[in-house]
Amino acid sequence: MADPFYITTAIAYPNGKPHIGHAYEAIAADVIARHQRAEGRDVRFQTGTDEHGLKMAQKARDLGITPRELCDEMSSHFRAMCDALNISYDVFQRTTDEAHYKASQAIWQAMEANGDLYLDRYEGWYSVRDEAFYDESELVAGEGAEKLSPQGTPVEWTVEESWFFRLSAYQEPLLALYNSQPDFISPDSRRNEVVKFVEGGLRDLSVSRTSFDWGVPVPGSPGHVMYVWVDALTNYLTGLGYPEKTPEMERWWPADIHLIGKDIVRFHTVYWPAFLMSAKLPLPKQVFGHGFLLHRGEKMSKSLGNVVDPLELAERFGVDSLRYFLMREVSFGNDGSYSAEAIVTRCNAELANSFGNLAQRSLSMIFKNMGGVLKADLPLSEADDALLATVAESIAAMREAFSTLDFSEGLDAWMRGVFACNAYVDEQAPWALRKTDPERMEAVLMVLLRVVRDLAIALRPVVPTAIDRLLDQMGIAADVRDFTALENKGWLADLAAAGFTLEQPSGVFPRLELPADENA
RNA sequence: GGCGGAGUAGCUCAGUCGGUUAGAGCAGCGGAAUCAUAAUCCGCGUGUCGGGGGUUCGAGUCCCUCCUCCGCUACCA
Repeated sequence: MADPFYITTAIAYPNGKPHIGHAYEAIAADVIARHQRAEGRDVRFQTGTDEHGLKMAQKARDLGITPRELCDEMSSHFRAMCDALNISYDVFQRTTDEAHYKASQAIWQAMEANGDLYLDRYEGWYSVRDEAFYDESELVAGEGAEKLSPQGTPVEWTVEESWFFRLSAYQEPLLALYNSQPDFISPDSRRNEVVKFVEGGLRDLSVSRTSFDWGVPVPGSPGHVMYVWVDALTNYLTGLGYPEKTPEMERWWPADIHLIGKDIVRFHTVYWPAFLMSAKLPLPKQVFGHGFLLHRGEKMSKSLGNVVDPLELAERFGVDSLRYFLMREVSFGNDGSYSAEAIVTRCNAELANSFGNLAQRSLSMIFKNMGGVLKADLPLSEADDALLATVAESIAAMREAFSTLDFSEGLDAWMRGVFACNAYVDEQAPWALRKTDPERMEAVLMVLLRVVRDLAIALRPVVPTAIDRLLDQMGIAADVRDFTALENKGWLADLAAAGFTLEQPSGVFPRLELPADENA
């Protein structure tokens, strides 16, 4: 049976509609999932929403509806976004599901059984807005004598009974983990930050709240709900059926990768492994903190008015274009910048002009000059062998880069293959051979058919819809579009023998227009 | 304040253990071709490799220092 591969995104806090950052993470995770499937792995892909906490409860109260009603509505926007962006998730996990309460309470009890939870009092300046306590020294002065959090939100002195997690006991085990598993935190820049943070010493963590009740109840402790991160992180287990010993738990836990934003690296690389160690569960293999997307180099914010609805972008430029752009333009792990011009420029140059046009001109010539009939046994020249080798190398380099999450580099390698094909077309000039050496022309066109098919299969995890439309036209069956199909050199002979003929091709990567109103 | 990262062609960036004339894509200019989505192909870069100093036969690549930007973290009061 195929090797299992479990990937998760962070679960989104749905107190607003999805923005481009959510879309970016979902798309990146989806590309990883599709790539691993193409490589033959048995993939489990989970995403979802994190619906507890005071902010959701307050918002619901303001709207005069129940928290549950608000969550149902808001969560649905995130699911709709995933569906619209062609995100191939297997599980959409909500933290308000009953099964999630059971899982969270189970991990709580496991930590308690391990002696890592104790009841104490928490006193300090609490910001409702930030859902965080601050030290006196962190506060800043507001109007008059008012005290404000470092974020400028109001704080009040709060005394709360709280459960604590003995995080301080996990400093050494965590450092040992980072040391023995260097890839646990990626990229390296994030790893260094976390290592330094943990080396600086860890304080026990307050893991329950009594000031509100919209959360998972702490077992056996009326009035307490779990700190949102205990609850949220556990979602990765819930979707597998924890605490039951389900076949899914057996097969997919521990996760291969938690894909998250760089802002929540600490929760995933300090708290989460500590919770898991305490609960005697295996640790995920990797946490990857991706960067943020900037709009024209500026941070997205409501006050700047540059918050972009990802579905609007997808609608304007196409889902595949958006997916390609994000994976190609941004060096994965770093922050990236996007704009309408950048999307149009990149997609037109590479998808439409270079690859789309290569496919179109190749298929079109086969249709017009060979009646769409395929031939497998034509002799190959040195130039043909060289091209086939170059394309094979470019695809191998792409797969290698994708396996280490270097998507922009991988797509760069893929483009080198595409460039070589266009240069080959011009050198061979099949339109000239048509008059001088028709048989050689046919050989050239069949070489082109081969390389277009291989390049298409390689790109499929990134732009699945367009590639499938292309492969449909080429007669490539739906079940031979993964990377093992690249090893099958007999596919053209089989297809020709089956009597498949090409119809008049139609392009699958149209050129994009830059909208006149420029604010996207 | 501490730790870490970054500063390379107009733009976005590659540059492995220091080694021949510092690279790619995009944009720009010139040419070829006309199968194709006005797409393609070929040719064209005297860049203070942030500033300064140092080590070395030789530094974008190592060391020191300064400037700018960013991330994590701490703190004064």
